[in-house]
Amino acid sequence: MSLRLYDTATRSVRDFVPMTPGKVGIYLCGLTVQSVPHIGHLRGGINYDVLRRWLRHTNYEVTFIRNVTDVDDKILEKAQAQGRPFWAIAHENRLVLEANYRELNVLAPTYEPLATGHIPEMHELIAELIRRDRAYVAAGGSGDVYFDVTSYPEYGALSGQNPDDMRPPSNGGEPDKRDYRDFALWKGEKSDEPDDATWPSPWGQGRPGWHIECSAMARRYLGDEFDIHGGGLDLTFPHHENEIAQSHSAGLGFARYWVHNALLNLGDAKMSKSLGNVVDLASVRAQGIRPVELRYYLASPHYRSRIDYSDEALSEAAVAYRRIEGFVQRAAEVVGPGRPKDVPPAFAQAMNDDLNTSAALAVVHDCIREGNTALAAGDEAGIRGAVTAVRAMLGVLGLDPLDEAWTGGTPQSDLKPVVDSLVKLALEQRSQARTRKDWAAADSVRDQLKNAGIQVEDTPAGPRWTVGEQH
RNA sequence: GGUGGAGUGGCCGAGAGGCGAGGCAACGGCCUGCAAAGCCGUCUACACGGGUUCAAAUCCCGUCUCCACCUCCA
Repeated sequence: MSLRLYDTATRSVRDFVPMTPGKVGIYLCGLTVQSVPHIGHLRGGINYDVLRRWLRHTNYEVTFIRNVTDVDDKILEKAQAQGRPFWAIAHENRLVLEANYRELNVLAPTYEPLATGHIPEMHELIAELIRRDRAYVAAGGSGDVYFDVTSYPEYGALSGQNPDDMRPPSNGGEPDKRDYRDFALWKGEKSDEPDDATWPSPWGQGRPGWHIECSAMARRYLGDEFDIHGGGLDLTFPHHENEIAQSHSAGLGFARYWVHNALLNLGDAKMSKSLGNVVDLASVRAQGIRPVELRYYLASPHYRSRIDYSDEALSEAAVAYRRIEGFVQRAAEVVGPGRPKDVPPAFAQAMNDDLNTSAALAVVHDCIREGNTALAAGDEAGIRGAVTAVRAMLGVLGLDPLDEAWTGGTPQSDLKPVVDSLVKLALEQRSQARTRKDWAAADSVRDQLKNAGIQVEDTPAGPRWTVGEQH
């Protein structure tokens, strides 16, 4: 069985068939970098990272394009409010976004285009739409260029809406539009917006409308037609609907599959910058949750299921992850890290079924139970088999505890040999005390180590220690 | 008003006509000097009301509650 994906455009799970055998092109709507990302944004990034890793595991060559929209109304508003250049604000937020992704072991995209770097590509597309009479320059002299929605009979197909049922804007809409459903491809320069946020164009000085940058950049890097377009559920309409309208109207095949991830709610509403109900990576860390644990929390539910965020659920996920991590570490201490390669068929089946990560994790847990049994029995072949399979599965999910994304470069790793020899000294005392059944002395050693943040546990292979994790 | 989706055991969370996903918590047992970790077992749930069926959490009808989108949103 090969991959099946839910396609929003057809509202059904479809067999995934790439345009070119063995290759996949994915365009993911990244963020508008108007502020620091919250964990809802990061969830989306992780969902598509899992898709990408699974495709890679199943031997696809993946071209993964994730854009950044670095000019829009909100960014310009902030620039005005803070008296700073819009590009400084956009860049600052983009750096935080990328640092967050790196901390969460989200693979870097094949390329990450910026909207402001693709103005000529947008102009080309807009000109084509005007030439085909699918777009018009506003009559009022504003310099705005709009897409003519009435020229595209399929409008609403992606989101399943009838344009006639759409609610007209309460403020009457833009006066320059022929129809309130028309959307801007290019926005003429406005006196109350920063001068450095405009570019020359055949229709006058101005800046891009939202939507056009994705059509232009997807075409630039993936071609006129490509495999998968992804993004958050809330982008379905109008953003993706408009992308389809403008790309198809320009004669492009555009995306063949539309994948949308569900949102993350906090309280009774989706986490959102405009509502202010936001949890970000920094505040998660402040709760004592490590990035890998957050990734587990965000990756375990199905990508099309809404997550109702709670601190309790998050810390519970962290505990579950520590069980996984504990097994991998204990097993690796006995038989070495193994060479992860193949995943169990049940795992592959779950992943192929529209990326059912919950069912896939059940396979991981089953495998860990077997591995723990092997560990207790000292069955090295069994341990090796289990740890290899578990690491292969976790690798697909970006959650392998031994991945250097989680282990590499921490100061702790330099100190570890030093601490190790000190702890060994103490454990030697304890084991002598145990030999002469002086339990008080033995427990005193263990308690003192515990106070220093070191957990000691006895295993069939002798005592092992770990630096006490949170909680 | 239109459109899409959701309600699962103490909690999280898959499944989608029959064969008890999985995790966390709790309880009992095994192991252990004690612990920790682990293993085994117990807790048999599907918003509500009807219906179809030999069989419904799953299909149909109705009701309630919630979320998202139709305005910037991952």
